[in-house]
Amino acid sequence: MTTQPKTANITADDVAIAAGVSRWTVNRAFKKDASISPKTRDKVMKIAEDMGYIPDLRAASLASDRSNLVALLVDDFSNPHKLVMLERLTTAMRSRGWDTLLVNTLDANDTAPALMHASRRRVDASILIGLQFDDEVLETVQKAHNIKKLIIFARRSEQENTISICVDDREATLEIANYVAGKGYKKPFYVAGPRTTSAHLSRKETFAEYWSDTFGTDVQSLAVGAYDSILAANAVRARFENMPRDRLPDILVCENDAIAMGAIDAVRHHLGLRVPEDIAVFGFDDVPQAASPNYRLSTYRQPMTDMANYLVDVLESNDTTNMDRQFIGTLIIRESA
Amino acid sequence: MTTQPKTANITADDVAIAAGVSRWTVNRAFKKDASISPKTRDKVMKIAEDMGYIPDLRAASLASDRSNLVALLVDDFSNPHKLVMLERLTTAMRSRGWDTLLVNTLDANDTAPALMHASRRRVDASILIGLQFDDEVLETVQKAHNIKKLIIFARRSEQENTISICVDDREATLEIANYVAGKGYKKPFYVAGPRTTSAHLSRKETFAEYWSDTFGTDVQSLAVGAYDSILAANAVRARFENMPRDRLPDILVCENDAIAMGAIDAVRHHLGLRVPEDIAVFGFDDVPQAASPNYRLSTYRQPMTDMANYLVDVLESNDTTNMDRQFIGTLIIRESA
DNA sequence: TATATTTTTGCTCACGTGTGCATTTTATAC
DNA sequence: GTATAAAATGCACACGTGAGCAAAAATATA
Repeated sequence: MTTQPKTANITADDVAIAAGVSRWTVNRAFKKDASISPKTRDKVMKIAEDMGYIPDLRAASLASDRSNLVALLVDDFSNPHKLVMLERLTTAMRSRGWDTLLVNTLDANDTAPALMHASRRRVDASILIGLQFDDEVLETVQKAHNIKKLIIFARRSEQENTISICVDDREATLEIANYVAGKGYKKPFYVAGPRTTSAHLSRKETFAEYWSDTFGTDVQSLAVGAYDSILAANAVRARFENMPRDRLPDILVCENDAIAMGAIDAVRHHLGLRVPEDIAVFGFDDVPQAASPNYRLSTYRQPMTDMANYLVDVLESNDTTNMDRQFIGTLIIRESA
Repeated sequence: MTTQPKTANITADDVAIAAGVSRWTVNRAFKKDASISPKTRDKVMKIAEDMGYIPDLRAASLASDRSNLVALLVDDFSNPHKLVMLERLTTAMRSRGWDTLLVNTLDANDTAPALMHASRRRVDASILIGLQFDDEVLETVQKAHNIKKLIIFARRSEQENTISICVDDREATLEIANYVAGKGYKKPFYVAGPRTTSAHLSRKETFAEYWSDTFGTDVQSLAVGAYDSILAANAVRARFENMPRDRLPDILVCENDAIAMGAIDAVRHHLGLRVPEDIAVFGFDDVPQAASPNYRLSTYRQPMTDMANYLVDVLESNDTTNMDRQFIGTLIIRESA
C-alpha cells in the first residue's frame, strides 16, 4: 500500500523476471506447440496467473502479421435467421481461437467503407453474411491489400478473389419443388426477397424453371423489399386481398422463413383463410420460430454448423482458390405445407 | 508486372517519403483535431489514398493505450430482442468510432473466461448484454486490471466497479400493472424468465407487490428456463392444460416478448382459447414480431436508441462512478391486452 | 523591419510481442 | 564417461504507431 507500481500493465517481461527466465520463454509458455519443457511451462503459467498477466494480442498480431480476428459484416438485422448465423459462426470461431469483429454496415453504400474500416484492425478475413454487395466492394478489396480474404457466407458468388460458402440453392429448391409437386399442389406462387445485383439467390428462378419444365405452366411471383415478416405480410395482402377465391394460389413458396411467416400471418389475418387447407406455405432456413405451434412451418434447414466449421477451415487454410463450397441441407416437413 | 514490391504493407513511412514530409505528419493527417495545416493534410491524404495506405489500429492502440474496441458478451441468441440490441448498439458505436468485438459466451460458466479472452485484445470496455453474471465474474474483473469498464446493459446491477444501463423496471412494471388493473383484469398471472443470481429482473416482484398492495391478492407465477418462445409455450401449456376453465387467469403478464409470444401460441394452440377474449397477454421489449398481425402484442418499449447512445457517452467519459442510469420507456398498446 | 506569438513540423522514446537463429542444457548411445 | 543428437532457452531485430517536447516556419504586433 506504499509505493504501488501504479497498476502499470503487466507484461511478459515482468513475469520473466519473477520466474527467472527470459521473456521469450514466458511467451512460449502461452503458445501451443511451442518448444518449451513442461516443467518451465507450469512454473511460468503459475506465476503468470498469480501476477494477472494476460498476453497482449495487439502486440502479438503486430509482430506476427496474423491477427486471428475476422470482421463479420451484417446489414440486415430484421431477419431472425441472422441471429442463428451469428450464434453458429461465433461458436465455431471462438472455440477454435478466432475472434469476431461485428461490423454493422449502416446502409446500402456502406459495405465498402465498412470493409476499409475493418481492415484498419488488420483482420485476417472479412465475412459478408447474407448481404448484398456490388462491384464497388470488390474493387475496394482489390485496392486495399489489407483485406486478405473475402468470404461470402450463405450467398452464392462467382466472383474471383472471393470465397463463397452456402447451401446448394438449386438442389434445395428442386427438393422443395419436388415435394410441392408430389403433394399435389397445382397453383404455386413464389414469394421472393429483395433483388440484389451480385449475390442474389436464384431460388425463384430454379423453382419456376422446374415448374415450367414439369407442368408447362408459369409460376407467378412477387418480390418483397426486405427479409421482413411484416413487410412480407403486407405484400402478400396487397397482392391477394382483392383476388377472387378461385384464382388464389394453393401454396406460397417463400424465399425464406421470415417471408414465409409473414405470408402465414397474411393468409390468416388479412385474407381470413386457413393454412394449409386454403393456402399452404413453404419456407427456407428453419429459424427457431418456424417450429412454434403457431407456424409449424415446412421449410428447408441449412447445415449451419457444418457451414460455420468449414468457414473456420477456410480461415485456417492457405489456399486461396477453389475454396468455394456448397452444402446440402434437409427438408423439414411440418404442417404448413 | 515485373518486380512488384511484394505487396509489402504500406506504412505511414512510405506515404511520408512520397509526400516529402515526416511520418508523424502523415499520421496527424488521419487524426481529427490534430495540429496540422489544411494544405498538408490534403496533400498527404491524397497521396495516402493513391497508395492505399490504411492506418494500423493495432500499432496505434499499442502506442496510445486506447483501443476504441469494446467487447460485447452475448450468451443467449434465442431471444429476438438480442438482434435489436445488437443493431442499435453497433449503429451507435460505429457511427461514433467504436468497434465491437462480438463474444459468444459459450455456456453459463464461460462469462469470466470470455472476459479474460476479450481483454487479450485490450478492449476499452466490456459490455454484458442482458445476461447473467455472478460474483466470479466480478472477481475476474477485479483481478484482471486490463478490464477497464464493465457495463451491464439492459440489466440492473448494484455492484461496484460496474456500470448499469437499463430501463427503470420498477416504473415500467408499475405502468403495466396500472394498465392491467385499469382494464379490469382480475386474475393476472406472471410468466417470468430464468431466475439468475445477480442481475435478474425484479419485474415479477414489482408486479406482485403492486397487486397485493392494491387488491390484497397474491399473483401466481411461473418461471421459464430461458427467454425462448417455444419453451415458454410448453411451460404455459404444462401449467394450465388441465386446469378447470374458471380457475384460469384472465391475463398473462410476461417478463418479455419472447415469452409473451410463446404464451400466446400456447393459449391459442395448446389450450384452444382466444387472445385476448379468454386470456389476454402482455409483453415487454416490443420486438419487431410483436407488431405482426398474428400477435398484436401489447408491450413496453425500451428506448434502445437512447440507451445505446448513452452507452457510448459512458465509453467516452472518464468518470467511473455514478454512471448508472435508468431509462423510461413507453407502453405500446395493441390488441393482446 | 524586428520581435513576439502562434502554428506547424520533426524527433526521441516507448508500446509488447513474434521470428529465426545461436547458444546452452538435457537426453541418448555406446 | 565421452561423443552425439535433441530439446530447451536466450537474443537481436522487427512490427507501425502515439505522446510530448523541441525546432522551425508562419503569422501577428509594434
